[in-house]
Amino acid sequence: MLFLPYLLNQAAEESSINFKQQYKDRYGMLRTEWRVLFHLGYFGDKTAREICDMSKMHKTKVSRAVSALETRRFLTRERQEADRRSEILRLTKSGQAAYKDLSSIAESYDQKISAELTEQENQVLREVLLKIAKL
Amino acid sequence: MLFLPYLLNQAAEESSINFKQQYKDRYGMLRTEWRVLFHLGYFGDKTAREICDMSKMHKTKVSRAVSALETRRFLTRERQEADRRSEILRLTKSGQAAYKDLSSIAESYDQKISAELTEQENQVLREVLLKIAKL
DNA sequence: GCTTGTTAGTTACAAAATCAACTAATATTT
DNA sequence: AAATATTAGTTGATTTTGTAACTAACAAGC
Repeated sequence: MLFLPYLLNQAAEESSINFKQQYKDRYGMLRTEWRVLFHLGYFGDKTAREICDMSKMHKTKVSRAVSALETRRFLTRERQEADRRSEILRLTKSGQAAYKDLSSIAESYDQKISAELTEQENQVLREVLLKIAKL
Repeated sequence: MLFLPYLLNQAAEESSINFKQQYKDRYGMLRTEWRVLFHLGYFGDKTAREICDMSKMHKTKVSRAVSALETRRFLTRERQEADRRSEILRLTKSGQAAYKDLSSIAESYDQKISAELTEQENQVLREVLLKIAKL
């Protein structure tokens, strides 16, 4: 009996290990920082809270990643007048450039994996992972 | 475009978050320790090196997890005469008991996830994850 | 309006992971 | 067989994460 969380974890690790080197070497980013950058690049402007909810990352991780990205001028914060506790996070030009650069690399890794699977396997896999992630 | 490593990671995180509480509360174990215990329980006696290769964990993580498990008398080490650098790790009775206890809990979590998927989805998912993990 | 409670986000401190340097045993080269 | 390289595993220093306590803004109850 090989448990699903075990298999998921092994597959997740294996599939991301090479990519890690990319954001680390090219931009000196941590995984948390790449994930925040990705969320903003992919889903558009968001508050830290929203990123927490979507990514399931802890708020302290997000807070630190946001600070790091801000320091490197990859994003800006804009206090909301409606609720002055939260701030909208927005990628700068260079943040967007980094996102595009990295996501195109990610995509090619992704395609390398997808190429090993059948059409049906690809489709089922993505559906099921989404389902599990939302459980 | 939602990348596979991203989806895998979200699903892995979501599926293991509840179980973490179990090995932590019941045995005061870390994730690394549970993983080593699991490997020995499931695959039988192994050296630290073999566990590193199979689990893709870093050797310092494994080394420290093994020490912790040894201290708690969950495993013993046996120097190999053939190659006196490495030692075979073997679960003790209480190590085996902990493995059985935890893996039965893991199994029930697992079944809860599986119940949300169709027969076909379950089968494809496991096959594909194995394929990706070994790529 | 003033407690009381909740939420967004940060910070300090403790726990754990990573990295580099190390020992000891074995393998390889010359 | 002596010198060099490699491998298994450990240890210490640094970095990153997790936990808990905090500030500041808002919301609800009274």
